Amino acid sequence: MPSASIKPSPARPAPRATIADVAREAGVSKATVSRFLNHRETLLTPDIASRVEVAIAALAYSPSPMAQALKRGRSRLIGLVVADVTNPFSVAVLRGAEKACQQAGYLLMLFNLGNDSRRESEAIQALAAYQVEGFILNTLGRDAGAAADAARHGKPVVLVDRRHHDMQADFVSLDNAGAVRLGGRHLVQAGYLELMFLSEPIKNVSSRMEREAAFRSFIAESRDGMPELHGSTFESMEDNGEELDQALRALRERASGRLPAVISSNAVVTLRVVASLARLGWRLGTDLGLVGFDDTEWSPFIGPGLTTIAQPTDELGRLAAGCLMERLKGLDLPPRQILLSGRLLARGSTVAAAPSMILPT
Amino acid sequence: MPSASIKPSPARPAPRATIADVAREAGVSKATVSRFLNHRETLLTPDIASRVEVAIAALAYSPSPMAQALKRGRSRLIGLVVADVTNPFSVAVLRGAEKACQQAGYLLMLFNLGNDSRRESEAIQALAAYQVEGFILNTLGRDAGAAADAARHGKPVVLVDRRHHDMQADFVSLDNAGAVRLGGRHLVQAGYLELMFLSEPIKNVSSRMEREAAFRSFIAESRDGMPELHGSTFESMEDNGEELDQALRALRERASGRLPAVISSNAVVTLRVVASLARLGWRLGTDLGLVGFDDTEWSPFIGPGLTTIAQPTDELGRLAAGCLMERLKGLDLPPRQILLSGRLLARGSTVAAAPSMILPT
DNA sequence: TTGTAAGCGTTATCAA
DNA sequence: TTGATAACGCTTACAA
Repeated sequence: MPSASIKPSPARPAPRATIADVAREAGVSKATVSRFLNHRETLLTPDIASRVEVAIAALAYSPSPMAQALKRGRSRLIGLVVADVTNPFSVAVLRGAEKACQQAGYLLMLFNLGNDSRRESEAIQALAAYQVEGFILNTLGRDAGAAADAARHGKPVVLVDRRHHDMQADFVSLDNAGAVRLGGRHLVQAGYLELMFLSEPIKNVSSRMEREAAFRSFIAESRDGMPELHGSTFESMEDNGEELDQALRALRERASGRLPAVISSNAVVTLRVVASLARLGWRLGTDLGLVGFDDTEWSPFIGPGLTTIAQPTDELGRLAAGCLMERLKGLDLPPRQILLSGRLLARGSTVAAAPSMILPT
Repeated sequence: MPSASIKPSPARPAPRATIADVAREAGVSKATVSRFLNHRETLLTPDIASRVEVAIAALAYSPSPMAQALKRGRSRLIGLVVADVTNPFSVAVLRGAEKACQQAGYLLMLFNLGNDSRRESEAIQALAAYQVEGFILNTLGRDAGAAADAARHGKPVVLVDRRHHDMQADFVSLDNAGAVRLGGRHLVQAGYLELMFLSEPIKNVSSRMEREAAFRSFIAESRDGMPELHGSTFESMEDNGEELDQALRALRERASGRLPAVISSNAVVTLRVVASLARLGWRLGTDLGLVGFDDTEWSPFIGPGLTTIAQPTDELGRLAAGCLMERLKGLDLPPRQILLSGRLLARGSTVAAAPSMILPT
């Protein structure tokens, strides 16, 4: 029996069909195929057009974005740099941006800094090398040059949540001042008068600075009609629960009778506060009020439920991508700022008295 | 005064330097520059070499990955398709994979399906078009053809967490059977004897099937020496809390005196159980034991703390990327399976009696 | 309306 | 050892 007569198809990785293959199959030139694809306005003879169409279908041809990028300098790629994919906020924004990009026929290239801001330049370099057409940056911008670099290459940049100080670019973010006021007013109305704003180390991160400043203003303004209101701030480091415990104890002492509460600047910090309360044996709401930035799917289930300030993350992502698309279409305006409002979700962590303690009318 | 004599540098987006620029600058040919870059083994005259080196530095030249991809068909890109970026498990795996890829000089292109499994083909197509060299897939694989497609193009594929039924590819995952046993034994030891396995709709998703099957086996085996042990399973849909409430009530009735507990198949389901308990007014641990797959940063703070089975997510991602790299280097072995063990983190949700109820010795 | 040919930035194959 | 030169797959003047 002749052993090698019929070789079972050796699973040769059939290479992708090229435009030349299509041209040959349809009996036309490459240019014609290209025109069929890119310049539908050019009238092609119906006969030719249909031959090309058939050939394309037959070979399951789709143009190579790489070759296209090389030729026309446009890659249909958007670079997204995120300080930390672990942050639910970033992921949510990513989702929004991704949707918008895909709808516009762009693909996202993700670069995660893993909270190592020194790698920002590297990320932008790498992405730029792949000819991404624009950047969405949710990073510290510590390395001032990095993003500016991108802009210098003539690529549009949109900043999300975090402003880069010396950078002229579109900026999409939560209305931090408004959001802080939302939280502050809610606490005051709920009867908390000894307030503390708790943030990760400010370190020039714009959103942290804005929130802290807004908190100070809120206190200053509110004290006019309410002198018993008092505010303080604290920067919480990772790995230092004791310091936080201490700060909370001090807060409660300062309160001396009045109700103490904390506004935490993001979900990570919120969790630290919760951990601290567990150590201290305090009850949420009763012993300490808490409203935290960023609503998460677990917020309702911590203790009596965490009161949060939800950010319109999906919308932020969409808008960031939208801005970029507009710039790519040539929009030439000075940098814009788009600020979206937060939404307060009131839950048990800002209810000072247990329901049973409220007197019936 | 001559107005236009000195035009302030018009911020012309200086185009990236090309290999031709470098060649000209160094007074050599493009080929020489290319060799300098790619074939360090070829001896170049020290003089030439240094001239090239200087020119490269002067122009801040770096090769265009696009052009390289076009020429050599390799893009230094890995395609990562995720069923749902919102899932913390997926993100954690992503991080691990990303690290490994970057170390190996690859960049990740992320495609998120947003839980729409019909888009899997689309994703793989798009990524393949960008000449990604391999795929890491954490998807349903419902669309059987999709991944197979990729393989047919000759690109290596690694599956994470979810097997695609008719797909021959490397597979990296938690040791589901072992993990279920871990959880089951823990519950039994803690005194829970009426067990229920709670999963999202199984729908042929391999990890769900495996975990459920493992649960059944565990019960079957354990009943030999412990006939009072009892097990059941339930598939929980989104948006149907009532059904879940009902199932839990039924579970507790069945228990009739023995302690009831639930093993939930992932963090989402765990949260549903927690929500249900809140509605029912039950206490975690005491009224219902709970151990959930996937440890999260919030797990310790739900009620008395959630007992969880932690997956080595980072390691999973790293290994997936590692497998891919090996395949890219030409490793030609039959598909491998890599199973990693889970770790049980015991917390309050599997402590049946409140500490105060434990009698002093 | 269609085809020819040049070129995008690389790498690889030849000669020199 | 180095330098022309021809691809890679595509788009786009320009010519027919």
